Amino acid sequence: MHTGPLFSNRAIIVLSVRTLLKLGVYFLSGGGTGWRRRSWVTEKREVLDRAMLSLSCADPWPEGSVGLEEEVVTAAAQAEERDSGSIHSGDNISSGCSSLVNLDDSLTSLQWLQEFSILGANVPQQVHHQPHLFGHQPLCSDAPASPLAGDPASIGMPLTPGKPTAAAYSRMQPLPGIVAHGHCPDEVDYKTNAHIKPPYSYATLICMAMQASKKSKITLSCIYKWITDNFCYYRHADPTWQNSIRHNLSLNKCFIKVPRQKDEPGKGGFWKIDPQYAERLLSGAYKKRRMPPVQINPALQNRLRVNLQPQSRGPCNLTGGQIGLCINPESQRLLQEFEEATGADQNWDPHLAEGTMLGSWPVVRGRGGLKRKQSVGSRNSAIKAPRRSSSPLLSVDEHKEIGPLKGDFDWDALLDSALSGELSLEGGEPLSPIMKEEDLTVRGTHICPVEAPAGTADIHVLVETQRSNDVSDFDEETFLATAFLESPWPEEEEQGRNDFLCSSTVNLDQLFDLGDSLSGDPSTRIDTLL
DNA sequence: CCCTGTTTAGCGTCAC
DNA sequence: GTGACGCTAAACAGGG
Repeated sequence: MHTGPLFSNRAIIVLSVRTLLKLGVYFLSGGGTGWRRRSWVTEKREVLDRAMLSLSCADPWPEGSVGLEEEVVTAAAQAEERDSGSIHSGDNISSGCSSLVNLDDSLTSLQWLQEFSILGANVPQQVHHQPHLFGHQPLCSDAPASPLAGDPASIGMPLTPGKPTAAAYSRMQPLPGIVAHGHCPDEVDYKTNAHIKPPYSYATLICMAMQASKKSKITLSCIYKWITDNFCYYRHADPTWQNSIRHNLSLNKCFIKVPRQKDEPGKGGFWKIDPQYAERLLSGAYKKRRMPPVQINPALQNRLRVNLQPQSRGPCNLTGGQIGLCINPESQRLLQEFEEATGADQNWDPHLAEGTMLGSWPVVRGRGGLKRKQSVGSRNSAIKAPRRSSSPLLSVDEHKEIGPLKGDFDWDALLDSALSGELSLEGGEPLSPIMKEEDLTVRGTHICPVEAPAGTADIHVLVETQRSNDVSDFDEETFLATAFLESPWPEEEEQGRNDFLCSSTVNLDQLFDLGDSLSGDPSTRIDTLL
């Protein structure tokens, strides 16, 4: 038995999430039905919510702010993924699922040319039918042909106007039940997610920017602008990605430099897609390899590290980096006993998870450069002030040029223009995405707070499926997290549980007892929940 | 000085 | 194992 603090606070919360999910499975395996499990898991949501609230800390990140909640879910998702084999499919889990995300290899290819869409500010504008190029049909037969996985109409969720979504369909089969609801199988909201690096190659990003431009040619700064506007990751990332963009433009035969005319003001030349390679691009010949599970923005990571410095050291024995959430020894004991009994943390190391959350960027990234030049690592790129999209990247004329850029594509025009060497796009709202809501996509989980019915504090979780055959296990487990966070908390029971985690001490006895208490009359509970 | 553009180098991943 | 591809990093030069 351990004595004293077993895990960091965040690890406790992650472990708790994980444990709760496991408990949900055990309830189910004990004869419960899908909805029963869901109802129980759903009700655990508030426990987590309150735990997260107790961990609240100042969030200095103005755009796409990073909260501990995200961190928790990030690590939880990773932990769940590592241990995904313990959950088996069999439930009809679709009823409560708003959307599932399939982030498979298709997303990493140039298939974005067929599938990519960024929701503009005007949501109804997205609803109209968009023809698919090359006769490809969306996997969701009853979903709009437009690749609008983020379309609120298709996923059944409210979407704040202006909330962009980069979505791609997957080649993999969608989960049963999801399609039946007309939900697209996947959604990755890279536009508001500063945590996960988009799985698009730089060449793809450049192409996207070019396609999104009205012009047949585009400046480098416009490419930067489009990328930062449409991929939140790059807004906060070390600006070295721009070097890669330039490198790609110069090296990739697909891109042709168009020198600026002498009478044209501005700096630098223009770039366009070589028609000779346009078809190859469109056919998806260029792929980006699979991304690491989670690429945490180092800049965000650094800020998180700062934010999570101990703020107070009360009666709890907090170690460095921990914040004011205390787990009483009894709860720790119970937690560990539970984990030991269930074997739930066979492959899960809270410290590892914590490291993943905060300190593993170089490890996760695993690029050669870091190994090659350790001294370069001391550059501490995370410390560099990230370039903001609002920075004066663009000259006046370039601002005018970037104005008509948008993220919604006319695919017919795209095909015609790309193959003919002309890029065009019909007009639309300007590129100036405003992040109005916190959003997060972690491998397997996309979280975007949405407006919830009165009396609820709802967090909308979209679940991304894994790409291969293990999808069912992962989906099951991830959906569990989805349901856990998704359903509203019954108001009539709100009162009685206010004391669970509103203080800085988490009593896991109560937490577990809650699960037992919920094994009662489920029929009444499901009515309340649904 | 900063941005742009080119080039080189090394490494990782993946398909074959 | 090998090659293709992609990414990162860096050096360097030229222009505004």
